[in-house]
Amino acid sequence: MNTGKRLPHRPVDQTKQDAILASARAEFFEYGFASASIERIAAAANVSKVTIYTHFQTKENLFSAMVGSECRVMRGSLPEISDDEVPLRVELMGFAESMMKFLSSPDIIRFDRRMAAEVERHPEMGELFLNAGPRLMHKMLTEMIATEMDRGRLANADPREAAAHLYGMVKGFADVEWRFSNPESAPASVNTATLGAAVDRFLFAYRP
Amino acid sequence: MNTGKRLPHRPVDQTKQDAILASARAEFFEYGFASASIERIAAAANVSKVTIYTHFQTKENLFSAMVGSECRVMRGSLPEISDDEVPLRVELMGFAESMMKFLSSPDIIRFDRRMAAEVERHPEMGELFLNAGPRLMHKMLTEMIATEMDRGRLANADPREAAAHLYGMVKGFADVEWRFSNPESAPASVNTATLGAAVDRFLFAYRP
DNA sequence: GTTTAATTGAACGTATGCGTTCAATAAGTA
DNA sequence: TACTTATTGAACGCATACGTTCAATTAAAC
Repeated sequence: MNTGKRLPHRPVDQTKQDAILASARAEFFEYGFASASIERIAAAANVSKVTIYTHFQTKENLFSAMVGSECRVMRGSLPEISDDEVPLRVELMGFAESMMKFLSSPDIIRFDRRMAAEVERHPEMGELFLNAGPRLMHKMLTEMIATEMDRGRLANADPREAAAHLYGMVKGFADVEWRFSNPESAPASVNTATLGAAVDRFLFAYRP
Repeated sequence: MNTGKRLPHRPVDQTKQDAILASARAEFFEYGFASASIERIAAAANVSKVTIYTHFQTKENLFSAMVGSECRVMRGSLPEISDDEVPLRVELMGFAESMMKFLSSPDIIRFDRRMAAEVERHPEMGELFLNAGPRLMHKMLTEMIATEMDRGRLANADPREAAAHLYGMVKGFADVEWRFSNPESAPASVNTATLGAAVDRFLFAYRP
């Protein structure tokens, strides 16, 4: 498509678009939706306020464009699950470690904090986030566990439930601490021994 | 104390104080700290703005007074752990059920959402909340599990870790769904069968 | 060079809301 | 009754910021 005639025009400056979204991200994360200032965003992006409005029309639009873009990034950086032929414990430890690393990254913690607050006023954003993050992770983990159950390396059970159990045991109270602890102090790093304990207990509980 | 001379004066109207805190709660939960309006709070509490300022001086003070009061309420309504002489499964199911009921209550969900967002600007509030809620629950659960380990009804292990495992397995992904789902739709009720599965799996993993 | 659309800077009207001041009134104690 | 403090209503100065309008400028396509 798009082979039709193209009238002469000045094309959109894509770098400006990106700068706007980046500034919007910083501003919304820093102040939340209601107190974020379009004028500050424009200034930070070295862009005129009018430019923002011609592209996004409203503050809401800008916000959801930013969230959409962030969700896309998040989808791309979810922890991978290696389906190599490795010992099950190694496989699970790999997942547990990258999951905790992912969940404890300052970016994700901030995003989580903000989205939780904005959901009250923008419920559809919550759905976006759920689908791009937690639900996707749950699905991936479920598939991996179902495979292992089929392979006979885990006891037969509801794989979705088992995924939730593994996820919960690995997280423990860590996510709560991350969310409510002083953002200045780096999130408490995850102890490998603790992860190992959770994974081992899971393997024991679900051994064939 | 306080037996000293009391000069003649008009006493503070305590009902007004309570009304202010209640309105502040509603306003801060609805709009978040930055966008909450002292003038709306005053109007909702049928109180003059000046009265609020004479008592709390600043918006920050009012906010932390409100959070403190909420935390006190939360402490009082944490799920109890019955240390009756009941079968272990019954004991754990009782705790799991009341915990999930507590965590899925709209008030707690809203409080959680708001606090997470405000922590960025008010880190000390996060500590308050952690101590009044999650950490207290972790401690109670740890004590209960330590007792059961001593009694020989659970395998010997790190009770704090075991508490985190139970907590995590019971929660699964439920808390994430609660936090990011549409606040209008009631939080998905917890399935007893799901709770039972988590408790049974825990009992199996930690059987003596 | 002409055309078309992107981008800009500045200003506007409107609204919200903080924190303060002041004079007036209400409600208790002595 | 006299005294002291709580509470009120109204107004003020100041700041922020949304979303809009307009004339002017820029950068590509033709």
